[in-house]
Amino acid sequence: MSVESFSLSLDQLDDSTPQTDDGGLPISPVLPAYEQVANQLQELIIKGTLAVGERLPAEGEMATQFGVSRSTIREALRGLSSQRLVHTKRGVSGGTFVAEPSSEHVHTYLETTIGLLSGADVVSVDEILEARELFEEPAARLAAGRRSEDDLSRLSATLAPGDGTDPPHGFEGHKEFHFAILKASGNQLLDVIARPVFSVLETRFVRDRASSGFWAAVEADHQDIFDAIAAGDSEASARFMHSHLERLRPMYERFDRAVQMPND
Amino acid sequence: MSVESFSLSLDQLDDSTPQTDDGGLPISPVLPAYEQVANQLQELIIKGTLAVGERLPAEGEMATQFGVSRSTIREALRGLSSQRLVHTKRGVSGGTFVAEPSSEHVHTYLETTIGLLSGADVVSVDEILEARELFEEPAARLAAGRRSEDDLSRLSATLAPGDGTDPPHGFEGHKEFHFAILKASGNQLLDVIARPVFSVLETRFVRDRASSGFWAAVEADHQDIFDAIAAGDSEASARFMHSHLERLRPMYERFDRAVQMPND
DNA sequence: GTCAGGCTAAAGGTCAGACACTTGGGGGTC
DNA sequence: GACCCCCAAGTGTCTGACCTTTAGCCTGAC
Repeated sequence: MSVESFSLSLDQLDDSTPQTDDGGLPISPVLPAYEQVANQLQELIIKGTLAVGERLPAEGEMATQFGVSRSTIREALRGLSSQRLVHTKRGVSGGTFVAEPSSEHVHTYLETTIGLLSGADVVSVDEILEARELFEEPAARLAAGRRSEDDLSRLSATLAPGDGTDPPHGFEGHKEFHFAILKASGNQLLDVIARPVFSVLETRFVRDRASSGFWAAVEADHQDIFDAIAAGDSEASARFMHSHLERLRPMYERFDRAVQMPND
Repeated sequence: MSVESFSLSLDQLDDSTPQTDDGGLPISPVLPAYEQVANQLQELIIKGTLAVGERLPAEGEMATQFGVSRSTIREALRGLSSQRLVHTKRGVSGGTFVAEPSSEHVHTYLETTIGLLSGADVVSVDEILEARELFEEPAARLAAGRRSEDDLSRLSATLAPGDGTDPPHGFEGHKEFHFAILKASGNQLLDVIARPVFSVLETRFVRDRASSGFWAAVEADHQDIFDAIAAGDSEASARFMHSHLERLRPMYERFDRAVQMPND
């Protein structure tokens, strides 16, 4: 339990990543102190030496133990906390605690990262679309076999409310419907990974909201998928999802090169 | 280009999450300054206002512009740099630069995060295994249709070298073989996402290396998959990959609860 | 003319110390 | 027993100084 028992220090030149730049140059043989501290703490957390929820020593204490100043410790902690490995609390009961892993953070991280990757043309919209199909079709298939009553009611809540055209609901509902299917797949990892992929498409690559006829077709697709899932028909679910995604494809596609114009 | 034109300041109480349901948990109505600074910079980077490779003002300048101390700026930058949004360089030509997105960092982040999620029982080994199958089967299918000559030679390099049993190569080659297929799928996003899933299984959940007969069967599987990919037979590739993964499954499974009871 | 070596300045890295703010608990008052 | 005030522990922030790294420039020797 007590953290005093760890060997916290950084006398030696810890070069854990002798990164070779594309040319092959060994880079930065000496790491800044805050990075060494962060690396050591990260290792303790990942290896489980520091248990989830456990409180680290106060910043001042750690500074003494590591033999660095408090500012250095704080910079290290900022890095860890932005990776959601720790979180801090102020006040007398405050301190730095090992954070409990949560899929929420993965969403936001993946969303921004995939967004950046696509913005930098490291991945294309086509690849994102393809990945999405790769994820959501199996999700629909799994959902048909596993959906609980809760899943079903959550799904039906995202369907068209019955009246005519409804652009606002059509869009929000669209998003919620797909999220609900991912959740109903029963595989949290799939959910965690597929959601950001979908989000990136929605927030960065939606071309146009199309006609009301388009949304009506989308609603019909959703209904078909829902019915198949409710009926427990895995193959039909996957098939309907496939054709649904094919219908959506033109809504996102060809957006790669359209970013040139500065008319935001 | 010039960064002086941005509005960098934080006079008001930026409460991005003013959640105060009288019954619920009121959440930190005021964010620390370093977090507000980090949020503002992050937004500038994500929105592309700060272009990739661009240099931010020196820490001292930003301190002036934001109206905070240099320490606060530095803490904000440490957070951004641990998210690989920026990187810093020392010396006269140094400074803080907007980092170019790279899939390498996503690997390491996802690997540690998925590892933590599984360690905390947020996701089970079964879910990871299932996700892996969901990713690698389509990867094999895609690879059959898209593989380049380079892909093929990379793949064949990971196959059994021809001699008898070879546990060391069998293991390393196994890993490389699967990575090579992901790459050959031609979908970088799939590659980026599936690799860490595989890595987590290998590094955290490998039960035993089994018999040499097991590895011989693995090598035979690999050969089958390779042949199907080389022949461009998508369905056969996926099918062989499927049965291969089924064979591997017991190598990882049932590791969840094996840590629990030391009873005898 | 070329090259080695040292000087310089810009910018990040580190430190020490101080004070402010937050927050839970303890103790006193009514 | 309820309320209020004060205290202590810990994070948050600031100041100002100095160290270290690094590229460019300058100088001088060969």
